[in-house]
Amino acid sequence: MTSKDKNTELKILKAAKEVFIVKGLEGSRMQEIADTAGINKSLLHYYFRTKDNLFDAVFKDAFFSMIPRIAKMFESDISIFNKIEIFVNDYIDMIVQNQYLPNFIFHETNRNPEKVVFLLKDVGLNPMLIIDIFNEEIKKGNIKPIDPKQLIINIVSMCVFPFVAKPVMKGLFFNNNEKEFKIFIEERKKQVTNFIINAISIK
Amino acid sequence: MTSKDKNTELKILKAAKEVFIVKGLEGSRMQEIADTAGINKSLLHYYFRTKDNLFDAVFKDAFFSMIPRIAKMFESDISIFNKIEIFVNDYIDMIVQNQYLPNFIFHETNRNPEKVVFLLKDVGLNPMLIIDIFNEEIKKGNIKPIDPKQLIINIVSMCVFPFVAKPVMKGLFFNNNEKEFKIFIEERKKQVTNFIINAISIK
DNA sequence: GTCTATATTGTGATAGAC
DNA sequence: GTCTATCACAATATAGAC
Repeated sequence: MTSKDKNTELKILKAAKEVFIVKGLEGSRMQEIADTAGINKSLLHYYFRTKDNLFDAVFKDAFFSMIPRIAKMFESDISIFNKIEIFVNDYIDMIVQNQYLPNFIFHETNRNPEKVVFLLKDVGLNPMLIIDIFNEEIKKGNIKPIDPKQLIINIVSMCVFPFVAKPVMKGLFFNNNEKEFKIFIEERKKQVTNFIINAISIK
Repeated sequence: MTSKDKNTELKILKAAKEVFIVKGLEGSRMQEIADTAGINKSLLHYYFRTKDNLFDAVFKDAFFSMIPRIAKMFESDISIFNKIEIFVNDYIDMIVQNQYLPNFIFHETNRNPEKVVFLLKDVGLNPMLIIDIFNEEIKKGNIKPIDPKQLIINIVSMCVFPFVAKPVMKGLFFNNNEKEFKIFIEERKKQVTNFIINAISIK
């Protein structure tokens, strides 16, 4: 029985992630992944048998690095406004480190929506927990009455969307200047936090 | 000199749009486009020579149906709050009619950012016009001081993002129920409008 | 476990008859 | 202008030597 080399497997996964995340499933070539990993093309098949298998491994990992994080960030014991501030800062920071992640996930989930259902069953992610947190705050009169789902989507939208629309935004607002875009994003953390707080706090 | 049949050309463009918009450039097959148009595969090449040409025609059309609309909607002569309300309603309605449009545009612009620069030069779209409108309102003291670019992104984010993230949202919040998602979006028009107004209006 | 060589299928594109 | 037949190559996948 031949056992697989964990080190090689990780090299492959790392390379596959690099390529898939930028070019997507159908835009990626096994050859390019092999080159990126510095190994032979047929080794990919030895370790993962098919392109789809390799892709699934990468996708699952990417999906879980982005989605459950939302829930985790609201689990601390500080005020709701602080929670929002920390979430906005951390989530934007995370995406800055993984610029292609949002587009990758959304493109692939749209191409293959069934996969999401399957993946979500795997992870112990219950959005009800966050929803309850917001409902509690509303009941206590700390924030305005609002559908928590709508509020959560608002928060996440404003953090993630600029990266999804980055090329269009850069062209429209920043003369395609990467540096200006970066400054905008850095400034955005404060702006979004304040925007949300203004929208939900009781005067 | 053989002249091309306008009717066939439109049939092809319509079919190409259907396929490309859902599957993207690299996920689409010329065969499927031909089948959808009810014609032969080689006719596609007769009319557009290459897949890339056909794609460019479709993409340009899609891009211009989504992006300049943002500017147009702020050109009326009503109050800024009414402008925002109308924009949110109309833009969400437009996307409901073209569910795959946002993902298509963002996926392809990320795959090929240079194309955006080129396209934006073609269209007489000056975001400065909208920015000035907001600056004017701030000066008049009608809304809180805020970077207009950040505000515009906030508004567009909240309208568009739910469709980009639709499969994930449906799985997380709505048990994959399409009807519940639709209700959520319908309700969202009011919610987003109010959210924005609360955030920027002066108390 | 890793490589070279090769099989196999898919897909964009062209030639040529009508 | 539209079709059938075919080319040429790209890309996934497998066989087999080491």
